[in-house]
Amino acid sequence: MLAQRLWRGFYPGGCIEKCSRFSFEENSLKRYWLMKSEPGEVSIDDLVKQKTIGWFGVRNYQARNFMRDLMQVGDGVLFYHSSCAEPGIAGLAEVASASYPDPTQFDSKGHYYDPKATPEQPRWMQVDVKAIRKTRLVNLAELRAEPLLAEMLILKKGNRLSITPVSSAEWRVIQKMLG
DNA sequence: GCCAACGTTGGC
DNA sequence: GCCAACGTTGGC
Repeated sequence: MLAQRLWRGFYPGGCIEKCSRFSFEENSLKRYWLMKSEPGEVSIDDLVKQKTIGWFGVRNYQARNFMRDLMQVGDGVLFYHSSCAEPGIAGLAEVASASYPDPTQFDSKGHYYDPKATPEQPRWMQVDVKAIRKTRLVNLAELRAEPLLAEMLILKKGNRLSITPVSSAEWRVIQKMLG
């Protein structure tokens, strides 16, 4: 129920068909995600070097809820470079922990400080993300050119969500594109 | 830097 | 609960 509510909220006027991939029957299956990062802050090279990083800095409730409620250790992650010269999928990673409070919300000097958050009542959560490998860069033009990816949320007009679910079919298509 | 699209805030 | 104003995102 929770998963369906989240998913429906994601599509304005969304329908049950769009929800079905997150139905309870599939609750224990591996899921797939696209996670945006500005390479000026954390790039795929940084992730590969550090091996595992906490996905700090998410300040959007829907993206937080995906991490808090739906992500499971072992889920596949498309690491996406955003707000940069060459936006696109830059690597593969996987979810490596359950969610836990994002420490940057408590840092009053930091960019991600949230004065309304306390350690007793944290607002923002993160998961650990573990590098699998850097890939060639698959840019938006290439993604848009693939008809099988037409429904990808990252390609929808106006999409700004920094974490979006990826269907297993979309995941397979992209694996093939990556070679 | 532009600007469309979206999320959040806060007065009412 | 409405909705205008505002801030942010992110490709171009």
